[in-house]
Amino acid sequence: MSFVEELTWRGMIHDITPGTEEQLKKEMTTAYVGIDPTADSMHIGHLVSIMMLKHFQVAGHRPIVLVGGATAMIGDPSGKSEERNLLDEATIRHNQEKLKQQLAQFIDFDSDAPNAALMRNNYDWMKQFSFLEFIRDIGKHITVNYMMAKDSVKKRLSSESKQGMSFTEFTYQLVQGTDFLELYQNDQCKLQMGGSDQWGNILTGTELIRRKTGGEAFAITCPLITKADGSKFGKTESGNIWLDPERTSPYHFYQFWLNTSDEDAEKYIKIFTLLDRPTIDALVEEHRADPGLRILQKRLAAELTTMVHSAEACEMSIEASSILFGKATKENLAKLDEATFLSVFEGVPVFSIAKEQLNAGIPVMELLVDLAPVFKSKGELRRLIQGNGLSLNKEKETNSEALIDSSYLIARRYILVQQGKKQYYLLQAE
RNA sequence: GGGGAAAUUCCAGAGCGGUCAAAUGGGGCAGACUGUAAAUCUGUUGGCUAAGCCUUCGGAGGUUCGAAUCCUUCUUUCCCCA
Repeated sequence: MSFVEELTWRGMIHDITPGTEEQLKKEMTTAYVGIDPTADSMHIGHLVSIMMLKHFQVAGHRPIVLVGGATAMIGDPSGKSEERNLLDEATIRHNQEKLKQQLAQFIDFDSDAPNAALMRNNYDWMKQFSFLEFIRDIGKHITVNYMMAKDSVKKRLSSESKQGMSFTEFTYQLVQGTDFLELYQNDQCKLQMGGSDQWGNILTGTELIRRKTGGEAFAITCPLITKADGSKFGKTESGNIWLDPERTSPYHFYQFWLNTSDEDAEKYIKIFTLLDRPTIDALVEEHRADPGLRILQKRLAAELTTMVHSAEACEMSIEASSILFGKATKENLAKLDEATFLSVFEGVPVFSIAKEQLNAGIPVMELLVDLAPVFKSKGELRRLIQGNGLSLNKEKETNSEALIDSSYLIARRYILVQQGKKQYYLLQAE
């Protein structure tokens, strides 16, 4: 199966320039995807791009990851994003290294294979570009009429738009086009991939390449990942789902995917895993037969946790999930030794309390608000208890006057605090 | 530069000088039902030493027994005309 065919059945192609498939069949081709180094970790919003590059490399082509050190300073108008902060070069370099480490889990950068991946940073060429050079060598080739015709620009210029568009933002597509041109000339990169919101910007690049060098370049975009309920993909109340285990624990990462809706799961498993078509078809069928078992979600979560973190982390997350959501009781919890207990609750917020204070017994209110700030106010906690939403060590606590003493401690050190069904906190007695 | 409108709680958006911790919707949290889902239903959504008290309606003053509501002024935003 060719690269394009592969992406097509997975539902990962939104737009593709004519002739792209022929080019890919003709020779080993180089393609790039841009990533902003705005943080030192990627989040799951980056996964689609990563998977595209992965498939691309598997198909025998050469991927380039372009770190947008320069463009990150400008701000892409395509997503009506706000003005961005300027990052200093040291931060960008640091982030770039971290990103590369993460990417190396998916893509081969280091082997001797001819299609080993490359990493580039557009800051390297943009920083020495003078304004004069830019308008002479780049700006000359693209008309303002052409740039204004882009959807992203039109939207901002229309009367409905509340915000004007700065010249800097307007220039963004040219800067991105310059990247493409640069990679085309220096790395023989003929294809740019990205999200569908990048389509206009990418085409400016192919246009620039055509006018300046007479060469031909191509574009593939993938659909923006959406959720069936319309909310934004990849964000939870607590923020982004990161790939860095320090930022999002493997347990939470696993839980995120496990909570995917049925409809989305069918879509996601094709996009985010490398499972082949027969396997996925079989899984989908099995899942539809009995959706309650959540075959797809479980497989999706397991595949991704293993790929992004590790098989061990995945197993740990599954075990933790089964304990936290299964029929675990206080007795089950009490049986766990400290090491297991801690591994199950890895990633759960921990609050330290003094052991002496527990010996005498202490009111729940005081314990969970003053001593350990699990809840913001006593009113909030009182309401939770009245609504039957607080559990200690897997047992409902319905008395807001209850005294907590050291008999509550599991493994002599911990108390498991549970808000509702899904939110856990751990008190650790020192 | 001239004229007009507005600023309310997480967001949107009501709010006759007392009965306003402030309608309603959204969002959040929790409960029921379930599959750790979706939909639906219910409760809750400023703080506290809690039938009471305290701090909130852009900022600062003022009028009044009493102000989110009236006045002055400042700040900010939007609209129309130049």
